[in-house]
Amino acid sequence: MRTPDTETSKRAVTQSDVARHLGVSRTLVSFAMRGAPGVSEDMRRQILSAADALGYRRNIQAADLARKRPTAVGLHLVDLHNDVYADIFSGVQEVLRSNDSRLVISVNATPYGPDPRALDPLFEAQVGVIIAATLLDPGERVRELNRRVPLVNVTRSVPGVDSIHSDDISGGRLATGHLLDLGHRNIAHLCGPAFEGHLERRTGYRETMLEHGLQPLIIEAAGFSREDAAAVALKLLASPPGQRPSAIFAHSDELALGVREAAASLGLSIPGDLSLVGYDNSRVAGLHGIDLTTVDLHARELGRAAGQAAVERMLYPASPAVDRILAPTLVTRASTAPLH
Amino acid sequence: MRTPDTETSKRAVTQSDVARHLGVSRTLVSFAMRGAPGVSEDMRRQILSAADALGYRRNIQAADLARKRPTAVGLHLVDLHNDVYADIFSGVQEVLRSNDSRLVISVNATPYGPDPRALDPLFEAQVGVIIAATLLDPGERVRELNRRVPLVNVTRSVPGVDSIHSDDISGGRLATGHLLDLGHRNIAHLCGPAFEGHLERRTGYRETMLEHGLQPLIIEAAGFSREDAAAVALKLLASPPGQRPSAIFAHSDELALGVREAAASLGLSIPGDLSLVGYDNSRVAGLHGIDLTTVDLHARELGRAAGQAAVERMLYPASPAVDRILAPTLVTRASTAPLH
DNA sequence: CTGAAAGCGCTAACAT
DNA sequence: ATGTTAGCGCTTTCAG
Repeated sequence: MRTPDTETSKRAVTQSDVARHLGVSRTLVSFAMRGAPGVSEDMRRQILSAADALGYRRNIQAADLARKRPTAVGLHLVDLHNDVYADIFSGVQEVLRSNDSRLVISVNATPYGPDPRALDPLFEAQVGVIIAATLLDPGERVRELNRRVPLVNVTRSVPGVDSIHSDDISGGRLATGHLLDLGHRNIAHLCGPAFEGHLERRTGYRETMLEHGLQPLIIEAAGFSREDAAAVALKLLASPPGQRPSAIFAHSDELALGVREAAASLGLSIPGDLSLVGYDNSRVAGLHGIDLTTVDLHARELGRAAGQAAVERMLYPASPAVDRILAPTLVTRASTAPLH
Repeated sequence: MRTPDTETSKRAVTQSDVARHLGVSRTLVSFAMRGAPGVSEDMRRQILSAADALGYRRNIQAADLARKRPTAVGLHLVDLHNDVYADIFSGVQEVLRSNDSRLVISVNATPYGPDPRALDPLFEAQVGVIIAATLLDPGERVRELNRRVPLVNVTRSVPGVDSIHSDDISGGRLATGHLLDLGHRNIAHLCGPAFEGHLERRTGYRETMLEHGLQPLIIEAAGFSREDAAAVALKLLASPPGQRPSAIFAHSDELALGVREAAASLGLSIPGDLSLVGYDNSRVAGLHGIDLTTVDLHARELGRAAGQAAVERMLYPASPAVDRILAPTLVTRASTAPLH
């Protein structure tokens, strides 16, 4: 009896076990496992089936270590509860699967603040590139991180760093223009706290308002949650009809949802008393009963482009940073209506 | 000049680099890095700050390999677009962070079908335990997987395997009972395809109906998506008032949302023409304009319990499988109303 | 408190 | 086509 039964043992089956079982060298097994040339077809088949029979699982930790160069792609997500990020994830996964790269995921513990340790798990996992959606840190800090491990910034543009994002200025213009077209003049923009590199939507809004000789009104919520938005919207909408805005453009669908709740609790109807535009085109926006007019930033496509950029960055570490901009689209639904 | 500038070099800074820089042994650095006893406070401080200055990052792949026993926890999620899973994730992360275990995440490529390779990335990452939410495979297959790496099943009970789940039978009873209390008699249950271990909700429904001398009507959609539900609901609701159900209990909020869309496109109002109960208490259910009566399975708490169970399983591999059941709660909202 | 030495499972030259 | 050998970065006895 040459090979003791390892089935019940706690130790994992290794390539050596497979090699010993077949009476060949470890190397040969290693070559066979990853389809490298230099193994006869016959041998490869034997090895593969023996490995399977023994319950062998490749230890990628060891493989990566031995390979000496990083091979995995890191993905950082700020928040799993927002399906924009789920869409980005899907896009990334789609691309990486066809490139069979390994994906290591890290999610912010406390969403929506710049978390200095957010990328640490990814650094420790020795990823070769990090797709970040979204970093709220200042650009200088992002460039510093990028020096450690190349970054692909999603949803944001940072000069000198690969960036995949939607044209938020034009998105802001789209939303504001739509409300202007409907006859609204008293239009407010509700957004979250200001972070460098995340101000384009309000810029698009402000510019469009000024071009029409109108006074922009920008309201910042304390955070990016529905509740944060509801809190400030409640104050904003408490004024009598003539004084309060007849339309609000919110920085995200999530914030728009908060505005909806506030409006409802004040007895204001949408779009009767208030027209509302969101941003993201998340799934909930399209729901009957919600019907939120919004700007689609094509999150899944963003994810695909990011995956692509990550793969290319791994291949050509020294190539110049790309800045890919996708055009957003206005999705008109029932939350906006002509004034009066 | 003893230490060449490694800042610009591509190679990562290792413990040896730190040791050499300080003129101490690698071992000492290793001890200091993970706060092991046997290093003077002074030395530790020196080492830590030197490491920081050099830009040292611990390589967990190497650490895990050397440690010889698995240390990471794997988390498998079927779908990121359903915030029940986002909640489960949050709960798991919360517990594991305070245990500072590493979390490796894997998400199904094609949600909502038993994917035979779904856990492979986790196996390859050499995790010590896998939290699975949710596996649709037959129980026998789950037990087989459990033999490789201990599993913690979330949202489902598999005898012989750690299981953390909601009491779905009582959840089904809660939902059905609520509709009966409102005077409904013609109540249908709309669910997804039948998978072993995922039939409790319909069981609760069926039993309750039979106990009241009523005929259960179970409708299976082709999948678990909103669209799948809408398709079958459209047929179900096309009949004239007397013939069609006056209430539907859906297997999930996602499916309930599909029913809503179908009802809307048929011009039926909820709850005027149809009372609707979902399951999950996802965030969207509570939205003004949706107001879906639903059964809360306390997903985040499920996640916490799963994280806890995972930690314990790592510590005591041989302890008997736990089966933890959480009691679901009915959340009454505006999608259900008395008959007539 | 510190250091030397062995080895985790795998890859990748470099033989043969 | 197959085998030999030397590490990858880290942890962990075991001696000083």
